[in-house]
Amino acid sequence: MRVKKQEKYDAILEAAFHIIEEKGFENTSISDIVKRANVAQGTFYLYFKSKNDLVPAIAEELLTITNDMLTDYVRDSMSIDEKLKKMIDVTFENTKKYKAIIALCYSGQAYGHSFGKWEEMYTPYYNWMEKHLLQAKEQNEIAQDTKIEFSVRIIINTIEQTADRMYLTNSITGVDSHEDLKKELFNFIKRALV
Amino acid sequence: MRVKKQEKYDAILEAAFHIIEEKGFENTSISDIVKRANVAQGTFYLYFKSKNDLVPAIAEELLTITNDMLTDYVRDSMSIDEKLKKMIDVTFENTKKYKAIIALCYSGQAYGHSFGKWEEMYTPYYNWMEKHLLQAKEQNEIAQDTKIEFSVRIIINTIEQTADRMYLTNSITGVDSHEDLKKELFNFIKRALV
Amino acid sequence: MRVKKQEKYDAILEAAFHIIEEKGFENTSISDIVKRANVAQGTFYLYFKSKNDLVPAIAEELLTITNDMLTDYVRDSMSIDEKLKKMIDVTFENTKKYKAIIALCYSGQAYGHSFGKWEEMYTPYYNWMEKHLLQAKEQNEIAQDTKIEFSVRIIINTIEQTADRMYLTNSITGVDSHEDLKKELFNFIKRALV
Amino acid sequence: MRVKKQEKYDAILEAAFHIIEEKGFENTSISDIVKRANVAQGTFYLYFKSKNDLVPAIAEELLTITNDMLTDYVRDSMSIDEKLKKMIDVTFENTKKYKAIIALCYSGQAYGHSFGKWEEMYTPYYNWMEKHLLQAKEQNEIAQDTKIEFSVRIIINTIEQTADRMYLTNSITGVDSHEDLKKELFNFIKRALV
DNA sequence: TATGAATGAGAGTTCATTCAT
DNA sequence: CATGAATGAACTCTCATTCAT
Repeated sequence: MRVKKQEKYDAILEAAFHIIEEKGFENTSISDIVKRANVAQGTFYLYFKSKNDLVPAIAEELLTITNDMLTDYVRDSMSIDEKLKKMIDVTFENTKKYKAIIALCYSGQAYGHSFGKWEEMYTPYYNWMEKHLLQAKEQNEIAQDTKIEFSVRIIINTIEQTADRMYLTNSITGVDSHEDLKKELFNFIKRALV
Repeated sequence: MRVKKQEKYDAILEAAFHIIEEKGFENTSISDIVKRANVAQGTFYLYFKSKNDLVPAIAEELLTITNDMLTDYVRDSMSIDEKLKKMIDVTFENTKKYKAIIALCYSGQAYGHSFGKWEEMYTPYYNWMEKHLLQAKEQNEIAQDTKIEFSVRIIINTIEQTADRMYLTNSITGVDSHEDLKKELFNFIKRALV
Repeated sequence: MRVKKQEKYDAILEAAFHIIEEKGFENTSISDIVKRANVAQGTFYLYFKSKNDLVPAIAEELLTITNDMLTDYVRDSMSIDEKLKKMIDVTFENTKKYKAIIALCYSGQAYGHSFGKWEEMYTPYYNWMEKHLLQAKEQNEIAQDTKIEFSVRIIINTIEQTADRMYLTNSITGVDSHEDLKKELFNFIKRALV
Repeated sequence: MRVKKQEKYDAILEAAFHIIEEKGFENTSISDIVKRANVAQGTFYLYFKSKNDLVPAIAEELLTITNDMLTDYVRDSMSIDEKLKKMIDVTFENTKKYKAIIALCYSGQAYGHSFGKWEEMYTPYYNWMEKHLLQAKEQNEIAQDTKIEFSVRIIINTIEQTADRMYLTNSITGVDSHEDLKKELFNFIKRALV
């Protein structure tokens, strides 16, 4: 029984996630979602209070995916340089894949206007990176006066935004390839840290 | 006759800009817009092919506003530090004021999926900043190996994204005030440049 | 232009009136109404803010019909007895014909909970009868201590309710026919007045 | 087992009665009812064939309440005047309390279109009053030519309708208070009887 | 007997777009 | 050029009812 219940919820969330990714939130109808999830129209409302109620669940899903990937890619034993590069890789990869979802999460629709939730959701990500920056500081890989708590946020923002803009504009003039852009982004951040 | 045409066009664009800013794109109806613009429902379609056709025009409007402000705030005679600080001020101010418009511009609705337009629109902004970075390089205010063309983009992205996130999350934990955050952002960018 | 506008409004109101009469308010859909009125779904909302917005218009329609009939049936030159009998006839006839409409008007849906409107709507009816009762008083047809303003309301209520109940229950046991019931009702009221 | 069955039935009926009283029949969902009755959704359909099947049961409940109150208030030893006044009191009190239920009972939804049931349900009420009117006739409190069977119906109707209209319109112009209206109503009926 | 998750038809309403004037 | 009444498809959401357990 418990399993079946989760099944429907998961099916709906999965369907919503992918259709929204394809068509954007506003252009996705509940009808689209339930068709893909193979459940009845009304079933949607057993699991979500409204269409908007999807957004937090989807945002959480995206962060889970990101965290899983970071855990997979980044090892404690790596140097801070390697770690930063992996972070950039993961962020670019996900931004490319989930452009529309990210737009939705940032649209404000996510949590009405109580954005505490947003900060809360990002907390594990911030903590994860804080840990690695602290480790880098101890090992003298970065400047001792680096304000960790703050840098964490700026760095994550910078990477996300650069990736965002890149996939939005498709190409940034004068930069030959995505790989070059990622390299330059790494240098930029690195310089700000040492 | 030419003037009258422009009048209606301007009225519609102005109305659209402000209502979308207030209510978001999807929650703004043509009916809302024409009411504010004091024109008939059908008149809208004399100037715009469709509702989506508004988006590029609105995006351009936003950039015009931004450019005007930068021109007002930033003087050639300033140091690069002062210039960066002014840029941060203007970006933060506009991001706060035009949150919804910015969200719309980044939503991908802007140009279907031909984002060349986006890059084109940003060009004057990029050029404007490129000029000032070059000047700073000549005067040895920043590192001689700075890749100007590229830095321009990263810096603009970083400022915009930080502002965006700040107004989205309302407060970034551990940072006392907006002014502190702006100072730290400045330091971050500065370190990456010298 | 003016005429056409009225045409659609009238068509919708007429359709609503008759379908609601047949099926009741809650079982009548906007779709039913516009189909009968031969207009598009959206056209309904050009003339009525919502489904509930129909109710006052329909209530007014019913009173107009009633007033027209009373004016047709009742002459000033008649005796109060004849007038009362005609009133009973008209009320019974309309109650039979417009059962569901009457139920709707009394349901409270009519004006949310500001029933001032209801009293206001009945005013012409009350006034009409007041005139005739006053005339009857002057001509000594009814008791001189009759409290006109109040009697008007009780009499109208009593007639309406008796008609209502009769058509609701279809037959009142022990009374042979509608005509007998109407005669008895007349006697009851007459006795209360003289 | 029998008891348990009754328990659930009673719980559902009680819940339905009170929620319908609060929100009206159409705005009351089975889901609302079962939640208040603390039974499962499906259980409702073990005791009632459909939502409409509730109506006769609820109507009966209302009459039971009314009869109980009349039995409580009215003593055989009272004069017909006192009895009438008590009847008016009880009717006004219940009409105020159970406005929505009464509206439902009169809506025709009660028994589709076989209203025999309605007459049947009122029978005990009619009988109860008949008994008292007969007693009054014997004691020469009212006119000897009063047609009891018929008067019973008109009187009950008149009281109910006046109460109904009063609570619907909230105030009847020119009548200072509910107590005054009740007094006038009593006089009206009394005059028709003697 | 009792459950409650699942159903799906259908409700009211909105709105981008058209077109006769 | 300008109008605005008219359109009708599409939307989100509700809810009486069913049925496997």
